[in-house]
Amino acid sequence: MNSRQNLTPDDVVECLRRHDIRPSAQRVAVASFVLQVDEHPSAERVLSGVQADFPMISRATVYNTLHLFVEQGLLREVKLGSSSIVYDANTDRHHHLIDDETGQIHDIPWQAVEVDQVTEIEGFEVREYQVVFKGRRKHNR
Amino acid sequence: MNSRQNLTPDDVVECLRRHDIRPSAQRVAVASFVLQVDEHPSAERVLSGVQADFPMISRATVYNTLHLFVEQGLLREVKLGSSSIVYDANTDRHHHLIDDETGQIHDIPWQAVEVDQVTEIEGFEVREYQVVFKGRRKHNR
DNA sequence: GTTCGTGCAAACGGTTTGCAACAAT
DNA sequence: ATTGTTGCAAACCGTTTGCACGAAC
Repeated sequence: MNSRQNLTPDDVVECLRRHDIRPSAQRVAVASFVLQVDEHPSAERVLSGVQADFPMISRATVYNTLHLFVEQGLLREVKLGSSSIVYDANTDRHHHLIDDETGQIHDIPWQAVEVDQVTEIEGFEVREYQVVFKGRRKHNR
Repeated sequence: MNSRQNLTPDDVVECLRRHDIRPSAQRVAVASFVLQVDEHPSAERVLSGVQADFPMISRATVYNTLHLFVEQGLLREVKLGSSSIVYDANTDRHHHLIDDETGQIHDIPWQAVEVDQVTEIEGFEVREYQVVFKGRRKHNR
C-alpha cells in the first residue's frame, strides 16, 4: 500500500529538506528507493535495491541513512515477525498484517478496525498501539 | 504476569508428558525455568538462567528444546520490538505491551480491550490478531 | 541397532562499530 | 579548521547448522 507516485529527484530533495536532512547523492538515492518501493524493505533490501542504479554506496551509509531518516520522522521502523527490521514510509497511524505464507508486512488502514478502552490498561500508561494481524491474502476473487 | 506457582519437578514432568515431550533432565530444567520465570525470556536468557543450577547444558540443547516446546504448544514465540525472540508460557489469547524504558514485554489480558470488525479486513483472511501497546509502567501510585 | 537427545564449535545473517578519507561550510 | 558524510572492514550478537558421541527403547 505504498504511494508509488513517481517522484522526481527534485521532489525527493525537497522532501529531505522538509525533514531537515541535507540531500547528499546517497541520501537522495536511498530516499527515492524507500519512498517508492511497494513493500516494507529491510536495510539489506534497501542496500541491494539502491546499489542497482547507484553501485558505489556502502552498507554503512545505508544503515546510517536509514537511522537518520527514522530520527527525522521520514520513516518508521517496524519490528514485527520478521527477523530483520523493516522500514515504513507510511508515517500515519496504521495497523499491520503479517502474511503467513510470505512473511510480508502489509499496512492496514487505521479505520479498518475499532479498538476500545485503550486508555484503561491496568498499571500502564499507553503511548501508542496498533493491531497486528496474521493471515493471508484472499485468493484471486 | 507469569504464573509463578511453585512447580515441583514432578509437576513439570507431568506437564511435559501432557504435551508429548519426553522428559529428559535438560528438558525438565528448561521447562522449570521457563514456566516459572516472571518475564519473557530470550533463548540466551534461558541458557544462562538454566545454567545457574544446571551448568552442563549446552546452547544447542536450549535452542532445540525451546523449539520443541513451541512445536508442542507448551510455549509461544513472541517476536516484537526486541532484537531477539522471546518465549511466553502464557498460551491463552492475550495482548502485549512493550515498556518504552526497559523494552520488557508484558502480557495484557484479552478482555482489557475490545477490537471490532476484525473479520472485515479488505483483501485478507485474518487468522489471528493481537494489540501491541507501547508505553510505560504507571509510577508507584 | 536404530532412533532420539545432547554437546561442541563453526557458520550464518543482520546490525553496529571504529576509524580513516573526504567533502562541505 | 571544524563539522558532517562516506566507505571499508571487522566485530558483534542471537540464532542455526553439521557432526559425532552417548543414551534410550
